[in-house]
Amino acid sequence: MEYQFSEIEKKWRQFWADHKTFKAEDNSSKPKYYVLDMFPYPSGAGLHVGHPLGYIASDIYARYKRLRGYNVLHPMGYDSFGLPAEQYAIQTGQHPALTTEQNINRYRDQLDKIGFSFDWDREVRTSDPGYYKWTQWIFKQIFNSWYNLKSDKAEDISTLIAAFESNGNAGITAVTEFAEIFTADQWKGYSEKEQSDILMEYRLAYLADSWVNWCPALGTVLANDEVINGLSERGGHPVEQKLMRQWSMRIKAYAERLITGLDTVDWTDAIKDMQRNWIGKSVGASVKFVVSSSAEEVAFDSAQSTNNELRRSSGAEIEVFTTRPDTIFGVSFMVLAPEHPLVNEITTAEYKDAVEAYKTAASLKSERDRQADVKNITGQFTGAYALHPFSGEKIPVWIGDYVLASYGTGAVMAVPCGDQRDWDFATHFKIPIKNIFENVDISEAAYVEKEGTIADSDFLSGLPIKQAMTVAIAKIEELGIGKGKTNYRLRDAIFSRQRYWGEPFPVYYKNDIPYLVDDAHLPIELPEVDKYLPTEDGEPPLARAEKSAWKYFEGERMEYNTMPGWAGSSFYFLRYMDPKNDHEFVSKEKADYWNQVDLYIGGSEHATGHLLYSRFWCKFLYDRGYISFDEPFKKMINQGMILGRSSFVYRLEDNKTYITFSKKEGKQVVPIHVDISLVDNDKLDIEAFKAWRPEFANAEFILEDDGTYICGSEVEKMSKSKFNVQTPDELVERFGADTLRMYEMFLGPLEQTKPWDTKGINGVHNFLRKLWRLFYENGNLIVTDAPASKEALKTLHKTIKKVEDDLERFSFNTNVSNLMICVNELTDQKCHSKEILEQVVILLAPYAPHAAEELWSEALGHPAGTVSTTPFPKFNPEMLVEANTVYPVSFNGKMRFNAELPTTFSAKEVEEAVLAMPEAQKWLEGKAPKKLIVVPGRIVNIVV
RNA sequence: GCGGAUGUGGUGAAAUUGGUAGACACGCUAGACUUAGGAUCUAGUGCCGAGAGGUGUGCGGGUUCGAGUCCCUCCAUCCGCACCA
Repeated sequence: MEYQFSEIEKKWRQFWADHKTFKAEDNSSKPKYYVLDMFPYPSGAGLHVGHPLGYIASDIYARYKRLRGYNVLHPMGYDSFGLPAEQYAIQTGQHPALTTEQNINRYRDQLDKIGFSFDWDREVRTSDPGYYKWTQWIFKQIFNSWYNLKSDKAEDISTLIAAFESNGNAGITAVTEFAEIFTADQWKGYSEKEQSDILMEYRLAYLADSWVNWCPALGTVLANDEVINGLSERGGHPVEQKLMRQWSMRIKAYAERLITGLDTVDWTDAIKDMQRNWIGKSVGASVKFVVSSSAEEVAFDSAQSTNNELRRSSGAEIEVFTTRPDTIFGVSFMVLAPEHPLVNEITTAEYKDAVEAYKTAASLKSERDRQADVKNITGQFTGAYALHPFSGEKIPVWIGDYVLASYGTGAVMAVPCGDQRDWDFATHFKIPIKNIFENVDISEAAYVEKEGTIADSDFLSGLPIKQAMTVAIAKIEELGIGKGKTNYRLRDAIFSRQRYWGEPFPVYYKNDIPYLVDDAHLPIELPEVDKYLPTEDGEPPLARAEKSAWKYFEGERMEYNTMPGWAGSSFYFLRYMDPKNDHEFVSKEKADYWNQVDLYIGGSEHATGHLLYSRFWCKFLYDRGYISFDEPFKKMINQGMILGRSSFVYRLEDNKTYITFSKKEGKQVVPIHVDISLVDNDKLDIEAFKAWRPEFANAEFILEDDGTYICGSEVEKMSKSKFNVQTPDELVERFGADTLRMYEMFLGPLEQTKPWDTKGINGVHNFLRKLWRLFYENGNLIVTDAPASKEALKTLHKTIKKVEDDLERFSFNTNVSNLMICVNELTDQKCHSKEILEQVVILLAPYAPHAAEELWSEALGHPAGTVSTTPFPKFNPEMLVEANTVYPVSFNGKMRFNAELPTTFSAKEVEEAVLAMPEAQKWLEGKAPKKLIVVPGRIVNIVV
C-alpha cells in the first residue's frame, strides 16, 4: 500500500472531530499543561504559510505533552475586532460582523487542514457579545479601582472613598497626579460632580484631557505602540499631537512591577529588554530652582522696557528631574520644553516675541519632523534667570525643543560638561561650560561616564561620582528643595478609539458625569449605525446610532468611543479556561487549576503592545483577587517571520521576448514579478505563463541550453502584489498536512526570520514514503513479530533520546532530522520489527499525527485514535553502550587513554562504560582518574 | 547613538558540559532499475591538489593537549528603541 496522504488525513481529521480527541478536561488527576498560540486577527487575505509556523510548533509540543501524560489545554480563537474590517465596511457598506464571520470561516477551514489538536469547544472571538461582556466587566473593575502605594496594589475605589470621608486625602499615598489636599469635611461638602472629578484622578481607568496621537487619516487616536516613527502602524499615515478628552489606563502604576516581574518569566532577553526600554526606568532626583527676581531686574534693565506687567514672575519655581544630581554644580543653564506652563510667566518683555516665535515654530513641527531634526540645535533664551540652589549663582533659562514636555517635569538643569546634548547646546549658543570632573578634558565632548571624581563642587568635591549622587540627594532632601525620585518613560495607555468595530464602553453620562452601566445590563451590544464614519461634528461613529438602536440606553448619552484592539486580547488566555461561563469571566477554581500559560508562542512584534497590556491586566486581576498569579505567560518562544520568495521573468526592450536568468547578463532587461504558482524550482511553466495574462499570450523566450526557462528570485515580504504568497492549502493538497508540518519545522530554527522556499519539501515527503516502506511492500504488510535486533534497539533509543532532548530544550531544528536518520537506519537494517516500529510511530505522532494514527491502527492493529494517549517511549541508556578496546597513549608528557567507542551520544554514559572496562581498570590500578575527557562515540582521554 | 541577535559548503542547516566540523535534507555528478512514480537503488559531492597531502566555521589576536563553541579587538547583516535629562 502506498502512502495515500489525502485519504488518510481526511479520515483522521474527521475521527478527531467526531471523538473530540483533544478536549481538555477541567478536572484531572494528570498534571496540567497550557500551550497557547497568539490568536490571529482574521484578515481577508487568509492564512499564508507563515501563520501556521508557530501553530505547528505549539501543536507538536501540545501533542508531545499529552504523550507525556499531561492534561493539555491547547485552545484557539480570534482577535476579531479591528480596523481592516471597519475600513472594508466603510468602503462597501457591509457590516464588519459579516466580513469578520466570513474571514473566520476561511481561517477555520485552513487551520483544519493542517491537523491541529486544538480544543475547538473553547474557541473565543473578541467581537462576540458573550465575550466582550467580560471585556466590559473588566473595564468596570479597573474603573472602580485605585492604586494604593502603601499596599502596592490596586484596591477597590470604595476603600478610597471611605478614607476621604473619614480623613480626607492627606494620609493617602496613591498613584495620581492630583496634588491638592482636602479634609473629610471638605470632601463631604463637594458636589457629586466635584467628587466624581477628584475620584477620576485616582481611578485606574480614567477620563482626562490628554495629549494623544491623533491620526486624521484613520480618524482615531492611537496608543504609543501603534505609532512607529511618527506614522500609524496600520496604513502608515501621519500622526499628530492633539489635546482630547479620552479614557486612559493608569498602567504607569504598574511600571515597577512590570519590570521586576520580568525576572520571574522565561522569555528571551530581546523581548525583556524591549519591555524594560519601553518602560524606561530612571533613578535620580527632582530639584526645584527658584526663578530669580533680581536677575530679572538685570534683564529688564538691559531691555529698557517699561512694561511692569511682565515682571510679576519672581518666586516661580522650576522643577527639574535629573539622573545626575552629583553634577548639580556643573549646571550652567536650564532648558524648558516650549510647551512648559511656566514659559509665558517667566519670559521677560525683551524676549517675549522671540520666545513666541520659537514656540509657534516648535508647535508646527510634527512629531516626525521633530525626530528627523535631532541634529539641528535650536533654542531660545527667555531672559529669565534661576538661582542655583546651593551656590546662588544666576542661571539663564532657555527653552528648546530637545526637552520633551511629556517626560519628567518638562524641564532640565543643563550640565554641559556631563551631558552631550547639553554640551552641544551650550557650544552652539556659546554658553560657558563649567568642568566639575577631576582631570577630565571636556573641550571636545562631554564626559558622560559615571566613573571618576567630582571637583570644584563645594561639599561634593573630591567624592567619587557614585557616592556624590547619594550625598547630593541627601543634601537636596535636607534643604527641602527636592527629593530622590524614579521616573518612567512609560505613558498611561489611551483607551478610547473613535471607531465602530470595537467594544462599546459600559458607560453613560448624566450631567456630564460618567456612570457605569449595571452588570445586569451587560453586554452593552454594538448598536446598528447607518454609516461607519464619524458624525459631521466629529463624534465617533457610535454617535450615529439612534437611541432605539441601543439595546440598553441610560442617562443623557452613552459613551460613543469604543475600546482599543488590545482590550479583548489582554485576558483571552483566561477566558479559554472557562469560555462558556455566563456568571464570571473565569471561575476562580478553573483559573487556579489551569493557572499560567506554560508555553506561549507568537511573534515578537507584540513586545510593547499586547504582551505589556496582558501583563498589566493580569497583575490587576491578581491584585483584585480574581486570579492567583500575576504573570500570564511563564515561558515564551517568538517564532520568526517567514518571508516570501518572489520569482521574476526578464523582459527585453522589445516588450515581448523574455530571457532566461543565466543569459540576461549584460542585457537591458525589465524584471517582472511572476506568480510563484507558475514556477517550480525556478523553472517557469511556459504554457501556464502565456495563459496567465493576455499580455503574455504571445510572449517569446530565450531559453537555457536545456530548453527550460529559469526565473530569478528575491526575498521579500509576502504580499499579493508581489505574487509570492504561498498558501498552506496548495501544499496540503500536493504533499499532505503531515509533510507541510514537518517541512515547516525542517526549515530552520523556529525563532529565525527565513525566506519561504519549497525546494526541500520533497525530501520531507520522501521521508514519509520511506517510512511507509518499513510497513508495506507491494501492498502487503511486512511487520514481523521477530525480536528486535540490537542495532535496531540502538537506533530507536538514540532517537528517543534526541527527540526528547530537542523537545524539552525546545529547539525545533533537528528533531525532524532525527526521525529521518532513524528511518534511514532502520531501512538499512531491513528492520520490520513490530516492537521497534510501534515506538517509532509514537515518536512520530506529534509531528505527523495523521500518518502516525494510520500506521498505529491499520498496520500495527491498535484501536483507532489511541496513539495520542499512548505513553511516550522510555529511553534506556543501556541500549547504547558497548565496551570496546582501550589503548594507552602518551601525549605531551601527560598520560592519557584513547579508547575507540561505538557511536553513542551521551558522554556521561560513555564515561561510566569506559571506567567499567577491564582495560581501563587495569590501567588506573584502582586509582580514580584525575580527569576524564570523552568525545562521544570516539575517543576517551583519561588523565592519571 | 543605545539595546538585542546572527555570521559555518552551491543551498536550508547540524554539531549536547570545548572533543573526528558540515549530521539530515535540497541541489549537482556518474551508474542501475522500472507497471514512467513529483519514484526507487548504488557511488560521489567543503575548498586546493592527479596523488600523498594541505587547508577550512566573517577578520585579527588569546586561553587550551584540543576552539564553530570560551575571552579580547574589529567588520558585516538583521531587529527593536531613539533628544527620556
